Amino acid sequence: MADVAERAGVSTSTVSRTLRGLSTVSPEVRARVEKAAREIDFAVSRQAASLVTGRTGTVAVMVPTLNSWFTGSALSSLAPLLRAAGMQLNVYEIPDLAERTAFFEHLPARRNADALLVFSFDLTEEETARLDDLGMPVIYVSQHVDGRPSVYVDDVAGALHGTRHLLNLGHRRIAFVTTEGASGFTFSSNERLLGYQQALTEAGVPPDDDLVVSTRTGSKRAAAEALGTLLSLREPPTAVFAEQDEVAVALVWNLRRTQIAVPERVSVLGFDDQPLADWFDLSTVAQSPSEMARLAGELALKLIDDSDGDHERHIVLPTHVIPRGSTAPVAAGSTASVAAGATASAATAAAREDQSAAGSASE
Amino acid sequence: MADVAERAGVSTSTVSRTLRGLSTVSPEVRARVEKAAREIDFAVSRQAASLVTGRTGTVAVMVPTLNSWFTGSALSSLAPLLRAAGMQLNVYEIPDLAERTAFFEHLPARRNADALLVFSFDLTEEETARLDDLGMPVIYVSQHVDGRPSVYVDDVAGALHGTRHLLNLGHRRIAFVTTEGASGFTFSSNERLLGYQQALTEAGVPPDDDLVVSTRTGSKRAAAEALGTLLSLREPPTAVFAEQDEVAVALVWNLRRTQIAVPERVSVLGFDDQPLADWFDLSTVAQSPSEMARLAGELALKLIDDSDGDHERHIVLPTHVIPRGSTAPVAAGSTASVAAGATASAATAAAREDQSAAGSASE
DNA sequence: TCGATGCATGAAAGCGCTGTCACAACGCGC
DNA sequence: GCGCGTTGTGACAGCGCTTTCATGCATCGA
Repeated sequence: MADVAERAGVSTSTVSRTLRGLSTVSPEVRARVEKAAREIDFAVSRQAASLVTGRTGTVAVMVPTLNSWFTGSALSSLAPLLRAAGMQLNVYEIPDLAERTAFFEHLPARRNADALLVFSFDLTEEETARLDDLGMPVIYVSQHVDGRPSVYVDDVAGALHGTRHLLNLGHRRIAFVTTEGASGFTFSSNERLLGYQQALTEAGVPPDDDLVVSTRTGSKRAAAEALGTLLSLREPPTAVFAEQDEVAVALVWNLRRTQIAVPERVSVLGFDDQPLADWFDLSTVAQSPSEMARLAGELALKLIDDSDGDHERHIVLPTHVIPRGSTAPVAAGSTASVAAGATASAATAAAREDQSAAGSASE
Repeated sequence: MADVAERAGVSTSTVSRTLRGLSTVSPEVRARVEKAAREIDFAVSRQAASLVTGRTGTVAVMVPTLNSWFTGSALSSLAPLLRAAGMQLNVYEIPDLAERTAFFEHLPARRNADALLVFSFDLTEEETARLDDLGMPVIYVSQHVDGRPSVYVDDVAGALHGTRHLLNLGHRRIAFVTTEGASGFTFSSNERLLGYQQALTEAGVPPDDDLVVSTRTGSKRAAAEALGTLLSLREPPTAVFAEQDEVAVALVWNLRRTQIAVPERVSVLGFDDQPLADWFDLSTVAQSPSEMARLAGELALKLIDDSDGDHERHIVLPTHVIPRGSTAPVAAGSTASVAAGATASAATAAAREDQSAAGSASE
């Protein structure tokens, strides 16, 4: 910087002022400084600047994995936002418990970022408390944390509407497939199950624990097992609602393989609306990680500028039922009970209505 | 840090030495300092440290998009590596030309990272030259840049082996579908086309420009158009080799929809081996972005420590043909020419051989 | 017993900026 | 013509560390 100052025949103070765009620099001096800076290809060191300003010009994000549709589209919408604000993006991938412990042990983000976005982890009270002491705004994304800024999707409502859609199609035996071991998504998982149960309750369909099964994500085999459990029930389901698209697609894949027609014999509904859903013509409940990340990013920028300001700190996003080809009215002669079959034709009309209303199916 | 020093009754020098793990600190003092640091939850500021050491403890990566299978799995393997080395990961997403111009204009990575990994861009000479002046190691990933450290896959060989596999199955009319507009992948694209042509040449199959068509990625519609072009040729292909899995899957999707049996009537081969390929039972030429990123990351760490050292600066990774259900021996009565049909049965045996050899099909 | 040696520690300079304060120059009103 | 506010600029302290150099002390061989 001293070099630039010398070249331009001014002090380093003036160089600093010029390069930060402060208005108290006369046009001619500004021009001279900018020219000098360009000539020697000078760029201010963020490190040095942040040492005195206390601001790092960096936003840190903590994600369970970088290799997922969810994280990918979230970061992809966050990045341009931060770039436009002149902020860097620092990524901490915390795939497992060991890494997480290490992270909270060392809190590497401390003093190295101006804000932290925490993506879908199920943090303990203690961990959340540690983050509170970090001395920077912490925004929780895709999860609701009491009293802290969070941006998340209304999972309960999503599952509620999804299940309603199936009910409106005449289904009464509706299974729900949860996913275990997907680190960092337990929160959504519980909420979605809740929504499913609520919908059944409001429709007067008695809950049946046998219809709620669990599987692992990313495994066709595990999906086959879950499916096997359901198909060997005394009264097998006519519809299956999977907590995640990936599982739903695995179910469709296994069903097709077994010649069990989807949706004629079994309807399958997913949750997420990731690209795979479109490829498999899967009906699903859509959420938008990119929208979520955008809002979280904007909130972060606001809180950095003015952390006590009057900002909306709880942003709840809607979900949308997207009917595609994997859900259909329950078949008359299906494995569903006679009573359910009787309501099926009536439900078909309702189903049509449900579909057109689906676009606004959210809170 | 002064607080820690006071608490431990030592100087800041000693605190610094202790916290950096230097050996010249007596065990008892070390214990005292560590205790004090823990008590007040102290962590050194990278900013301040880097100001004097000149090292930022950060590796920057420049990616065309964060929302892709390729980048996701690459970063996902890079992250733990850097974490283990105590390095931060800084991401610059440069989705379009405007951002790229801005990036090279300001070179924000300058002085803010110890190394830069450039993922699959097609940089101009001028841009590469600017990166040379960055004052840090720059590693090119998934692309070959003369004279600079690069880690990439042998695209020519990959496409060569892929095409050979189809030839060995008896196919003679083999189409090649390129992808346009996929910013940052032109390099691979050209190489793959080259491998395809080489295989045809070595097999004595005359090249036919009509068999090379172009499409956009991520669009079923665009794939349908490309397919339409091929299917309305005088002599339509019996096999289609797509430069990317995503396009290959779109082709399979459209073919199935039109009741054209895959692989009975048309074989389809992809390139990448992304998860989608498995879902669609797509035969493909596999590459491993995670392996590539791992090696690039290791190289980066080496070059940071010792940039003049004797390191292998050009790492070429092999590809592997993965035969799945979308490729099969050419059918006797297929639309292929009679001559091709005659060689088909003989080729079937060769095909089997080809498949078992596929695992090592690489340079 | 004494100087030489090695080791643990402290004092202090300085990394590259920003921000405060002081100051000079200038215009303006009375 | 003088004081006053305004505007543009420079000097300098200091952000939180690392690192060099100096120092004190214990150890050791002669």
